[in-house]
Amino acid sequence: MRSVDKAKRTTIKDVALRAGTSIATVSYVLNNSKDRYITAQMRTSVEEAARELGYVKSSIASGLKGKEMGVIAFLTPQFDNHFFLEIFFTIEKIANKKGYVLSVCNTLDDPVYERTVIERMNQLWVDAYVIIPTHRGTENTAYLRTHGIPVVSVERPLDGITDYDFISSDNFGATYEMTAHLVGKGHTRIALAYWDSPIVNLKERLAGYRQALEDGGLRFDEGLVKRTGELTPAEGSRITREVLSDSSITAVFYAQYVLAEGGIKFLRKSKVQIPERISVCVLGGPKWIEMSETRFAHVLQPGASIGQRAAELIFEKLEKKSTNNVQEKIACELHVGDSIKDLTVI
Amino acid sequence: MRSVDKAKRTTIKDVALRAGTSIATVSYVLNNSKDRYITAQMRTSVEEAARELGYVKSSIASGLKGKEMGVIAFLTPQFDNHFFLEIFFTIEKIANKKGYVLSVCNTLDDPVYERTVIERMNQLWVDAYVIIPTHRGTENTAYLRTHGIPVVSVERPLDGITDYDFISSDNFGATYEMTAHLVGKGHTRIALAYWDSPIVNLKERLAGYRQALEDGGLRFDEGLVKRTGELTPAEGSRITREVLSDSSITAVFYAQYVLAEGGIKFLRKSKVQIPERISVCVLGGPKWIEMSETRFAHVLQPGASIGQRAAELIFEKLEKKSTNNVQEKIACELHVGDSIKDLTVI
DNA sequence: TGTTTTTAGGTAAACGTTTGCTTAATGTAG
DNA sequence: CTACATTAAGCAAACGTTTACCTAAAAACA
Repeated sequence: MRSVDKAKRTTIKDVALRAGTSIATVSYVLNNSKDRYITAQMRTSVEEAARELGYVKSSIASGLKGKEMGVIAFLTPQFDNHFFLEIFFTIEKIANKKGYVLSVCNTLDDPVYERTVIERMNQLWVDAYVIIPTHRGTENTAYLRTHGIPVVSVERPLDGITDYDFISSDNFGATYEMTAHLVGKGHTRIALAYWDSPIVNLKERLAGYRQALEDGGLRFDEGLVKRTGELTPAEGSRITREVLSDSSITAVFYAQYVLAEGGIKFLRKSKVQIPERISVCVLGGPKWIEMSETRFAHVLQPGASIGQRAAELIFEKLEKKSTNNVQEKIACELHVGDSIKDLTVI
Repeated sequence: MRSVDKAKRTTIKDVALRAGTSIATVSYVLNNSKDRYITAQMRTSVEEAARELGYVKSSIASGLKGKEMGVIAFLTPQFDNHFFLEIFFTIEKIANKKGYVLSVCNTLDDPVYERTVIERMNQLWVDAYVIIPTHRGTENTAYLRTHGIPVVSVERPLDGITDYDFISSDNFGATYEMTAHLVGKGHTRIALAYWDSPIVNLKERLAGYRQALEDGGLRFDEGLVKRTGELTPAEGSRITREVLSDSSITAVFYAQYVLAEGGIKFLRKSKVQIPERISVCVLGGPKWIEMSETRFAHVLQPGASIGQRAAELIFEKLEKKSTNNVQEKIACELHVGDSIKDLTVI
């Protein structure tokens, strides 16, 4: 009932008063600056005063004076994407050691919302950005880049520009290797469940698939590319139904694990035998793949390595060690499993 | 090569200069304050100047003046916990509509780290906190609470105090109902895979299990409670091995889905038939449960409702509509599945 | 002893906002 | 024509830091 009125925060001024000195001295002590001679006595008396009063430094005041806020924004389009989460975990671990907090924000894969999130973070003078951008990432990060605020883009590039760091998995290699594996097992009619998104480097997944087919002496057939504009399990399910209706198709390769989610659920409900009736493989390795009875063939994306590299790049920029921009690719890992039928035996 | 020097941010002063007015006027215009008469002409000329210069208001400066930062911190001990994520999503959606960003931080379920995260967020003058605390949550949030900063604790209580809002799922009910269901199916020797954590309300899971047994006319047997201090799949696996070694046990109830993760993997590797050899059920409903071939019996936690309620409480406090504190529980949802053998037939 | 150097710490001006207090020009009523 | 609202905008003091610039002892040097 009793309305406790907001206890005022203790400031450097209060500390100075109690330690019987000036705010300048307090500031120097608390930052243990070496630009200033401080007697041991003064030092302890300030430190004591600060402790006794429960002093908490205001980052926003010191940020205003030009100091860093100690915050890195991590913008992800999908919060529950295990691959993106792994990237995040790795960066966070490194950032923490350096005394930064990571503030994670959801962009919902919506360019308009992404813009407002970036605007808000920018108003907060966040020190740096790690971003998995939408296809409008370039314009949405324009302010940041022209103002020299470090931006590292992971897994998805910023279209048409180069004044930023980019570090991603090898999307081409991922589909190439899995497709080549399928071809090696004698599959000739391989469907690709494909998110037809405006994100440029995702098109490399299609290219990898195509190249592997052609290198394997097969003709690329557009009819086998099952496109969807929406990255949802429901679409994965729809595509799978379509694939099953063509009995010449012996394998389906889900180029997004979210599509596989719906697809595999559909296969189970329809009591379709994997891999007897159809072989299945997936790009990505969410928990359910690892938990599944069927050991699904899949391509693991190098989340930890990407995170590691992204963190390095961010801190190079923050610590002004380098001003060069890099664009790097890291290979994926093929896991064969037992969801692919070997059509070459007998 | 050319080192672009950090473009200075445009300030209200620059805008004032260009619009040929004072900073006060600019501030009033940009906040479209009603405490001030502004000619339409002045208004448009200020707005134009701001647009042309690409002005971005500094939240940290206005925060310093006592305005809100527009940021709510969401502290979670486990980033990849789908239940916590669902709570987060719901709160975020509501917060966004009100113009707040949610800044998510990982506490890693480590009280020491939790403390530093809270300290850092506090330095940033974040407006409010939604927290899934560690068992040291009470002391770690002490500063926030004594300073009247809104704190809503979700799913786990702050021990020993009441000056905060608490909203959680019904842990007692969750285990009670599932256990009662097992008892109803004729199971008498039911193992409980149990995270023996210092978090007080998790003990209600044990209590619910016990009560259901006793209400079903069974004796509670401490030997059937398989405790672990670590919440890891590996421990779930170990427990499961132990459970299998006692052939009198007909069912295992994983009171944490993380334990089930290891346990079910172990059962699969050991080719144990579910539910023929052993019945299995789980508290929680991660994606892999929904993706599984076996339709596991599980108890769904009401993430969306909890998030909804938590958001309401936070905004009540932020908008100073209420100063009362509440502690509420929301029921879970039983899903029966087909992983429990009916021992009552024949 | 007088001069320079070192040591110690205070003053005050920023940083970019918000807002109370002014002033000054109109408009309006008596 | 005076008096008083009303309308319109500028001035300057905060908010809590950081830091350049002082001042004044004490120590070192000549």
